[in-house]
Amino acid sequence: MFLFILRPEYPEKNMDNRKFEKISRALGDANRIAILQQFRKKKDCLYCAEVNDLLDLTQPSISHHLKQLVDADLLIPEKEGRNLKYVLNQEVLDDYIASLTDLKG
Amino acid sequence: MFLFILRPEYPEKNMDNRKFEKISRALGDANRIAILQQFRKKKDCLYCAEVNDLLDLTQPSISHHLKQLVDADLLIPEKEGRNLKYVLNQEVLDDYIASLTDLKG
DNA sequence: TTTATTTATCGAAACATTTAAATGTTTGAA
DNA sequence: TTCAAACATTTAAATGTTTCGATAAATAAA
Repeated sequence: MFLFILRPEYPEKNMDNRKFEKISRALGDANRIAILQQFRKKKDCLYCAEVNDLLDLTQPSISHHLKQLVDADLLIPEKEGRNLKYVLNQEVLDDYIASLTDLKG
Repeated sequence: MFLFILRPEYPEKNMDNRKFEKISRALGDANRIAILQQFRKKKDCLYCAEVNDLLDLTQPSISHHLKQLVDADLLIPEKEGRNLKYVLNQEVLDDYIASLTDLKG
């Protein structure tokens, strides 16, 4: 009468290997790690200009790193007029953590 | 009278950025992800020869990938005579997950 | 000891990533 | 409309990674 589903989609949702790889690559760079860590200080969102202050890189390089993080869905970009702000994607981080937990067996 | 420690060292232990980067890079490759996923099937340990069967790569390439995983401390190598077996390092995975959780804020 | 097996290392080719200079695009302000 | 600011894209150089063939090292077996 009742059906028990052992590994529900919710709350952990497993991503495919291609996405897992992409996120791992995005996380595999010191500058990008520094960007992500800024979210602990600047709680909710981070402005592109702030990243420019944070890293000793030219603007195109920073643009490149932010693109990597956005392409991996770790950051969600939001336009605010001429500026651009980023929000940390908690869900994708959770999914990535779930995949790692799954890997543990 | 009582002292509350907000972020105890135990059970989560935070690694430095260099190590986090190294692990991320090790995880950022399809072949190495496939190797790690084999541990779900072959529960406790994995033999080098088994990895050879798993991946369509030459022996030196597989040796290279296993080295990356060992250098990142994700795999612990154990010699067994002429053979080599690997054990998944649960602790490092836990530390990595803890760092990611920390990143979430 | 000699031979075969297993894994590691070296060297080079192919490919990917990082970085910055130059330039382009978008948007707000004058 | 014109100018300036914020961010993206293109291009090229430097560097790093992946891969394989050849070869070396370690160990087990004959």
